[in-house]
Amino acid sequence: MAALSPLGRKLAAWTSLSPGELAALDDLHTATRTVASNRDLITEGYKYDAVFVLLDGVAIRYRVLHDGRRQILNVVLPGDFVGFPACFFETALYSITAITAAAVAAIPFTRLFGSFENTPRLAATIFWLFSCEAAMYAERLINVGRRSALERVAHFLLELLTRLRVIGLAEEFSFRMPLTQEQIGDILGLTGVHVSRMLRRLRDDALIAVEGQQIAVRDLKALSALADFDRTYLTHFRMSDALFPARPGPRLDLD
Amino acid sequence: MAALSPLGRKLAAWTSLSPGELAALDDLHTATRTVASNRDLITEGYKYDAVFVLLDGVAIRYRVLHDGRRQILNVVLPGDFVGFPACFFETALYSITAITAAAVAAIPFTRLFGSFENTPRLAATIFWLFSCEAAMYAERLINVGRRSALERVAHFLLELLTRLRVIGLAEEFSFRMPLTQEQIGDILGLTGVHVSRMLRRLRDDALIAVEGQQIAVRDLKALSALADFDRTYLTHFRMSDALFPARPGPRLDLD
DNA sequence: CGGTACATTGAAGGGGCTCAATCCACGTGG
DNA sequence: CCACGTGGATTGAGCCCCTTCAATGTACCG
Repeated sequence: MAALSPLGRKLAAWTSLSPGELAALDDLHTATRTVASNRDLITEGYKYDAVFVLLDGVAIRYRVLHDGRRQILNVVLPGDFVGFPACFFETALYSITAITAAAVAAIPFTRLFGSFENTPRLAATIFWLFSCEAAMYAERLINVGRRSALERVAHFLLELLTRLRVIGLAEEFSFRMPLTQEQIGDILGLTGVHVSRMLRRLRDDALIAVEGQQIAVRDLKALSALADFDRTYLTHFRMSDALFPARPGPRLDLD
Repeated sequence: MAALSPLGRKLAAWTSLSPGELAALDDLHTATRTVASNRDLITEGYKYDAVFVLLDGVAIRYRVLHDGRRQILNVVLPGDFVGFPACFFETALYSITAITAAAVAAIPFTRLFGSFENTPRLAATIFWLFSCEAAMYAERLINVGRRSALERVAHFLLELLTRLRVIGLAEEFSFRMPLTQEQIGDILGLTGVHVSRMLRRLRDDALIAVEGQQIAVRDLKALSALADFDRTYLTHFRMSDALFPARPGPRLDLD
């Protein structure tokens, strides 16, 4: 068995797929492609007949308004899908740009849907993966809509730490921040200037430590409390086993 | 052929499914259930083995933070899925509450994934429908993260008008607002008080007219320009025909 | 050495919030 | 019929969080 891909590691952490099933998922890839930093993986307005899985690097999905304001919708990490939901429409709804050198693997739609006939558990898994993407949007919406700037930054740091740890790209309490402060601002609906101030405050309060791009969480408990972080990313993203029709599932109960 | 369900109307507007395929999708429903106003359709923390389709009424998906702040993630209209992404996790991530009397139809996971074996076009369609849900989150995130209060309210009114028209529940320029101003605030990351002020301003500027719950758009062009609305909901949600492997699709091109 | 990109910090202004009073529509029971 | 309560909408006054504008510092790189 080869070493697990980032996607495989993610699935191993949050699902009960067998090693064979994990391998089947990695088999969906056809060609892989490398992309330089600052190049588009998906370009708004174009048409696609595949989704992609990010194997390596970091990308951002974003939209710019007519006057230049930018909202970053999501940070794409290794193991995440590139092109959901953008690729499913007549023309892609958003651009996705690599912010480091990156590598992606293509999964053509034909192959994706074809695989469902043989392996329904795979279909369920892909649905769940897409649910995760949608749930991350929802979490971000809560963050931006109803939290203060300090809470947003704290929450974002914890989200990134958690996601990077799952795919083996972070230590227990520290990670390398792949984004500039202005990009963090565009994620959180803030200005880069204010992100700087909030990071400063988190440092002054000894909740985090910053050394260059390296960020270390110094007081996980206090930071989680500040960000109201407990309920979301840590335990609740596990895939429901009700998605697997193979097992004798509980009956549907209506009223 | 029976009259189309709200879901059927939505699909007819944005996809190229045949009448037979539309009927097959409606066939996925098993039991239907009616729910009184202010009752949960999905309760956070519980486990489910089905998704639901809203047949009638209006519901909201939301999360409350520990101190009572609430963010409404989405407004669920007839034809929308209830339970994506909440139901795909070990325990539901969000609550979904009916804000009017409502009716839902259940689609058990077993039935959903089972249908993929026979009809791959159905699988593609469901993927696309979920993409729409995710895209609406993304649009809302842009709205909340990077637009002023006035722009947010304008955008939301146009979004609602568009969505209601697709399912035949709005006139060309007017509709009945199913939400209170405080609920609108919880969607847009504002206070109800401020929503009132912004509606007042839109009225003073003759962009909209309000009579009780009835809202009429008086100057579509100006309102769309204010909200930067053109590119999103109107044309771009069409399903890509690349999702249909039946047709001889274009080849995947990787450099 | 100069140029670029990013981070940091200060001062001032404004957009949205908080608190509060008032109004209105509606339902309920005396 | 009116008194009363309730939920929602409206409007005002004051404040604070975040933005804007700007200057400075710093690392990196041609």
